Amino acid sequence: MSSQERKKSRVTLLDVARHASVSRATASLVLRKSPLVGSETRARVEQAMRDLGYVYNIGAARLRVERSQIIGAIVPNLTNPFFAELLSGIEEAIGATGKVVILANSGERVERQSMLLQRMREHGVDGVVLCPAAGTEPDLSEQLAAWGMPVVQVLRHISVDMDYVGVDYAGGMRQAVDYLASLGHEKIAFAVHGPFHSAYRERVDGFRDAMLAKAFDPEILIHLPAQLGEIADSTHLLFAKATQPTAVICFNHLVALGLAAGLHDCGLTIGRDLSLIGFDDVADAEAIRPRLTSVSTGPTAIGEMAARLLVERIANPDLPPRRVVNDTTLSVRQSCGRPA
Amino acid sequence: MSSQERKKSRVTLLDVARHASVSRATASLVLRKSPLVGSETRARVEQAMRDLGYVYNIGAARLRVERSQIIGAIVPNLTNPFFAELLSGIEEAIGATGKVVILANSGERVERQSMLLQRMREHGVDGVVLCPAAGTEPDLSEQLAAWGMPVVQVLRHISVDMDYVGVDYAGGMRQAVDYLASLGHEKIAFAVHGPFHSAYRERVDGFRDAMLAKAFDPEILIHLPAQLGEIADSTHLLFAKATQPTAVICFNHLVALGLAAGLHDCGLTIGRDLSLIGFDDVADAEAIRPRLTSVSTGPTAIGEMAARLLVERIANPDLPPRRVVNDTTLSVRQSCGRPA
DNA sequence: CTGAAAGCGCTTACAG
DNA sequence: CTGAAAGCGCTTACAG
Repeated sequence: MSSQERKKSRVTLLDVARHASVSRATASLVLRKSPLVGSETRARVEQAMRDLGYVYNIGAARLRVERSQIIGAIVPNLTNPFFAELLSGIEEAIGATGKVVILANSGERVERQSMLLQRMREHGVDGVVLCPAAGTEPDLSEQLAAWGMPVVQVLRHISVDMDYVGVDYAGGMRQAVDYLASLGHEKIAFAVHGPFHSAYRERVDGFRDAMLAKAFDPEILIHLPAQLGEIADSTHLLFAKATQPTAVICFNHLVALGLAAGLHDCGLTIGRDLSLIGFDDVADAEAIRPRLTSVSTGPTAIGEMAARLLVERIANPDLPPRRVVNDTTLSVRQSCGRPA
Repeated sequence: MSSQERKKSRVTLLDVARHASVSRATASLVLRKSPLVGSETRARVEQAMRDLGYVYNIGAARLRVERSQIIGAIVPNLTNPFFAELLSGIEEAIGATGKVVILANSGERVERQSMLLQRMREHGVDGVVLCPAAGTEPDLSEQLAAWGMPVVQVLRHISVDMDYVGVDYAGGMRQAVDYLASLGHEKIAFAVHGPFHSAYRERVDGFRDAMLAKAFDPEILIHLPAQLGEIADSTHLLFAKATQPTAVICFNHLVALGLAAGLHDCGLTIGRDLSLIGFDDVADAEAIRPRLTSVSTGPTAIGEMAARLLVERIANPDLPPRRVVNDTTLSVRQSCGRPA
């Protein structure tokens, strides 16, 4: 059947109403499960819908109602498994409310992110879950408010005027440092990478605070390449500082993966020659050997929570801004030992 | 500003037209970059749009035009990094055409998949890229055709009546088997897992054919758990058959990860005690040690290609069904040696 | 509980 | 090049 014929043959609510010998208004009420309609009438209308193969046209409804039942999700990097889990939580929770999510990848580029927000606005999304690209200016928040666009920031934040769902990165750093300290480590490095944003800052500050609280040197920061493929080959950077660390905390899952590989390449045994703690604890952390002791941040739950907050925000735009900061948990496995 | 005020204040094309002292039709033409409008008029209209803060309402346009500029993407498992890369290719290519993608996760459940397709239909998607859940009946294709819904199947196929973009799994198996044979292996196992679908069948058949072509025993199939976390602990299954394999081909990236970990746990050295070949070659394959020799399938490129085909299909619904089957490439790294 | 009517914001012939 | 008019498929008061 050609698209021409398809267009012609679309069955509308009016067709359904006629077939069931009711008015269009009544058919509309049945559609939206209003209690105003008698059960016998309702049954007749529902039968008519089936007979005619009626398809609800959300787009048309929305023109009237100003609700698209679409929400947007913008992440900085789709292929990072951490964001994939986040997204899966968002999709799950939004899907459960009958809504649908438009996905976009900002690629950590601010201009692309603006373009995507604009496009989503033209599509009339009811709101967006945004993990802001590094370098996003705080005044994006004002623009979004001027648009009347409900937004929840996730994992990274640029403004206190918008809802935020994130992680207690400082608490996670404390867990990692305290655990290593309990094993006798004092020279602990923090291996970071990637662009600068709030979560980066909070991890670094959290690391320093936790180290200072123990009266350890808080400045053993190692900067690694952003690309996973290049991290392993940069492992020597761990030992390029004046102080030789006996333990390393990893900025995230990618750093942990890369360093685990790189240490293997150097002939060093993790947990014996050097202790390693991961951060984020993505599902495939289970498959690294030795099993990686790691600070879990629960990306799926974060995504679900962000979606839930967005739905509330849409329903009630005048709520004051909220902050939900999840605790981390330390999963002790096998990658840490006493200092060599 | 309350949502009430927002609704009131929406500026429409008619407002723009008045502000620029032209008719609504002219403003519409400017919007869609028609050459019918003089450049001076165009400039005036564009200025009016800026002055008033006009936002194009795609939803309203679509009611007239029967094109939503939305396409759907349904994958069976969002958190599998293989599908994340696929999705990233789809999003990239669709985004480049100015369209937007609605994402959904079938969780490998056929009823959920039906529900998602129905929901997408109600949202008026112009078409969908579908990686069918295991167990999808071939007659889904007829239903979709009756709906007039353009679809391209990706990675897995259920019907020859719909476009398909996939991988030459049989060719990939041949590359793996031939390479192992060249090293002297004859007892080669194929470690599989997960639900049954076309890609599963093609891999298994491809393995058997490749083994038979070498006159090797084609029946060393090892069935592993679906969950990554359980694979490592099932590594002993590799040695539970009458014939002890000297090399193992992995069904996919998850199996490779799991077995690499499990072999480590058994104290076996990959490449010396047992050779291992991965399949799919997702980005973080780089971080496994020893570096994994792997058959690459290029999920991002597959996603881009599928998106491109869908766009063509939407533009030209009467095209005959097409099949695009990408070649694999063998990336030789360090996980294979001569038989012990 | 039901019907008739207006309107959401756009596009598309049709005249000029 | 421009204007007036109809219509896409729905929802929502407003009367009955």
